[in-house]
Amino acid sequence: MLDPQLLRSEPEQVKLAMQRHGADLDVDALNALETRRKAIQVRTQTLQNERNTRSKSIGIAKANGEDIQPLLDSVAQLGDELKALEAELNEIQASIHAIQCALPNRLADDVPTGNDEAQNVELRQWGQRPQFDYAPKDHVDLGQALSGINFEVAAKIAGARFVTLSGPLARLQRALTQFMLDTHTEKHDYQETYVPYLVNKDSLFGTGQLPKFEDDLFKMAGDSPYYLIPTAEVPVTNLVRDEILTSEQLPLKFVAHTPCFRSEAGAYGSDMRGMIRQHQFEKVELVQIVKAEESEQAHEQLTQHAEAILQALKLPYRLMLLCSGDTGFSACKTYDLEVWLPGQDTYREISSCSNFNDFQARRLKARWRNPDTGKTELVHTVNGSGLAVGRTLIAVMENYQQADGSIKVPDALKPYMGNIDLIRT
RNA sequence: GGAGGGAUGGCAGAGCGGUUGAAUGCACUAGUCUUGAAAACUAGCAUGGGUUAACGCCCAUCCAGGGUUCGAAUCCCUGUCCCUCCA
Repeated sequence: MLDPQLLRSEPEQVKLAMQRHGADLDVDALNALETRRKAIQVRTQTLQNERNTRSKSIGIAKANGEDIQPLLDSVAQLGDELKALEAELNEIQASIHAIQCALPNRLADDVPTGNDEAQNVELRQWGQRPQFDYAPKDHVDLGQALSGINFEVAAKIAGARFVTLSGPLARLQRALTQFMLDTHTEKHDYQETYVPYLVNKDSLFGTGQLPKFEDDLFKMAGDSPYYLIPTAEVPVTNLVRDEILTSEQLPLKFVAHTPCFRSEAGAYGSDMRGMIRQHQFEKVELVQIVKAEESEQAHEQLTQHAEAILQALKLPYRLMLLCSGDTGFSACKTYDLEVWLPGQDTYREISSCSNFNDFQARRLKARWRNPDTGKTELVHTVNGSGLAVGRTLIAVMENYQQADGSIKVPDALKPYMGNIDLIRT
C-alpha cells in the first residue's frame, strides 16, 4: 500500500507512477471521495465530541444528585444523526481503502521501462555453460530413464502439474534443500524458521496477494478461509505483522523451506512438459526485515546470497533486472536469477529477489521504534528465493548429465548424498 | 466428546456502567546524587487517524464483529485464539 498522505497531496504524481507500473488511478474520483470523506469525518468527529462531552456532564450531574432528565432530552436526537454519519463515513473510507489496496508499489527510479520480460535487462552472466557432443536431454527424459521422475502416476494421484520423485532423485531434492538451508544459516547468518503452510486472509493481504490475486491461490473449503501458501514469503514476512520492533532487533534475516502451492490460473498450456511449472513445489526462501535506509543494500546482499548457491553448485546463470511491466505488484525493484538449462537451450528463472520498501510493511503494520526520535517507522521488507528447489533439481540434472544418461553429483552436494559420485540406473 | 477460566499499554497485572486512554509493578528515557557505575529519588513514556503554520485541540482503539445505553474495557450476542479440569 502506498502512503495515503502522498496519495492525497500528490495524486497526479502518483498517477504517473502507477502508469509506469501498469495501473491507472482515477484522480478525479479519488479527489471527490476525499472531499466527501473530509467533510463527513470532521462533522462526525464534532458530533462525537459533543456526545462525549454531554455524556460526561450527565455522569457528573448524576453523581451530584442533580436532575439529569433535561440533559438526557438534549442529547436525544444526537444519536440518530451520528449513527447515519458514521455509517456513511465507513462506506467512504471503505471505497478509498479499496482504491488504495488495488494500487501497486511505485517502482524504483532505476527500473527500466518496458512491457514484458523481453525488455528485462541482463546485468551479468556467471559460469561456463557445459558443452555436449550430443544433443543434451532435458530433465524429463533423464529422470524417466533413471526411473526417478513420474508424471503419469502423479496425474493419477492428483492431476496435471504434479510430479513424483523416487530414489536418488528424491534424495537429490532433499540434499539441495539441506544444502541451501545450511549455507544460508551458517554462512549468511539467516535464522532457520518453520512456519504454517496454510494462512489466513490477513496474512495474504499483508504481503499483497489479496485482494487482487486470489485466483492464483488454492483456497480451502470451509467456514474459516485458509489458503495454501504460494510462497514462504507470506507466513515468514507476517511474523512481524502488527509488531513494533526495537532498533537492536533489526535487521531480521529469516530462511525457511516450505512447499509452495500455485493454481497457475492463466498459465494454461505453458510449460506443460516437465517440472518447470507445478502446482506444488519446494522452495527455500530468504526474507529480510530492515530499516528504510538499508533496504537497497539488503536487496543486493540477499541477491548475492541466492547467487552463492548457484555458484557453489557451479550452475551457469544470468542476473536480470526486471523491467516495469514484469515487476510484481508489491515490489519496487526485482532481480531474477535465471539458470542455464541445456535441455531447453535457454535460461529459466530460478530465483526472484525483490525489494518492497514500505509497501508490505504498511499493509502489515510492521514497524520499529527509532530511539533517536521516539517515533515508530515502517520497516522495509526484502525477499527472494534461495532457491526454488524443484527448478534447481532440474538444473543439476540437465547441467550434470552424462552421455550414458547418468548424472554427476555436484561436489557441494556429495556430503548430503552419502558421498556418491553418480546417479545412475 | 463434556465442564469451566481467560484475552487490557513493550512485559506482568488491576479495573467489571460514568470526569478511565486506563491503577500498580517491571522495562525504557531524562534529571538529581556519585570520581564513574550501581542503588535510591524525581519526571516522562500506547497506537492509528483528523485538523493546524505551529503549540495544540479533537476522534478512534482495552482479541475481532455486532447490539443495549445519554455514556461500555466494564452488560448482551456471534466469532477467533489461549488455558485448566474431566472423559
